[in-house]
Amino acid sequence: MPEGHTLRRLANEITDAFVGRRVRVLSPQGRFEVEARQLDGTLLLGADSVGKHLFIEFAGDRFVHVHLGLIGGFAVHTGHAGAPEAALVVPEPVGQVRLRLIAMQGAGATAYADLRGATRCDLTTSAGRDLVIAGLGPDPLRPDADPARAWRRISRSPRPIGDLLLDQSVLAGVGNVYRAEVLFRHRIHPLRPGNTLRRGQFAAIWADLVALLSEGVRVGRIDTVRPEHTPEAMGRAPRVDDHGGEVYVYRRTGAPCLVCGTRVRTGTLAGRNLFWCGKCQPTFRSRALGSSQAQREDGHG
DNA sequence: GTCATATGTGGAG
DNA sequence: TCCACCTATGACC
Repeated sequence: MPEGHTLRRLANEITDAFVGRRVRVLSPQGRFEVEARQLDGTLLLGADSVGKHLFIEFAGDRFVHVHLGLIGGFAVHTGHAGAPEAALVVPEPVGQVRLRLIAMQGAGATAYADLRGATRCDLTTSAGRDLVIAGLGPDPLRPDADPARAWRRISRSPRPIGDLLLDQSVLAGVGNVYRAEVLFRHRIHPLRPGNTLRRGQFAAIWADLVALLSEGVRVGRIDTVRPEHTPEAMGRAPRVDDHGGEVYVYRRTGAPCLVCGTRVRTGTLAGRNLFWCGKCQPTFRSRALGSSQAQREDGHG
């Protein structure tokens, strides 16, 4: 689940359900127990995201810093519309719940949220939060983001653009799905060196990321296909898998490109899965890519 | 039951 | 460049 849109959505959900409430803070699993005890019963002041980092602010300059990593999830539950809010029943925790927040109203609960599998869940201060943010590049979801900062890095680097887009110190919030998809949409090969991109190409990529991530926040999944390539427009079956969004190349290895029909290719770049269309993104030959990709390409001729 | 996999990151070698 | 870590899930025996 976790690219920048997921964290922004979570920040919004937590803001709506918890801000201004006294909050019970628990660690059913135990790994956040000491910190949870310090926060239990205090006022939750805000929630915000920067890139893939989530910060939940409690009274007294205390922030819970969460990073979901690859497999983490933070499920926010609120009462049904129409039902009296304070009647929300908070169930026993299921699985490894590192952190549970319960929004209190009198003796009853109005919402609860369970954090599982996060790579990071720390108690810090505003100074600690600022330190994390200082290490991040501009986040396309933030109106105050300065894309010129990312362009400075990219335009001076010989590293592949596919690598730079995943580097959170260059640009914050893009993950493996948005990387693959935005490069496809702009017909740029992932191995193309950053310093060979033109300013206008980067400007278009940035604008597209702002739009794509914002749409991701709105709908809660990653949809990147243009109107003419939706299942309805093309008369094809919708995508069915665990992320559910309609995409051009991400995890579509061997399937026909939605634009040109060529088989989608896959490979590895800096240890991450990479997907692209060799015909629509033709800038570079694939021989510099990892062996796994070479094998799979051989298999598909 | 075991194993592989995943939208991520940081550390060791 | 590989590996460990965090957890749940689906494939396969």
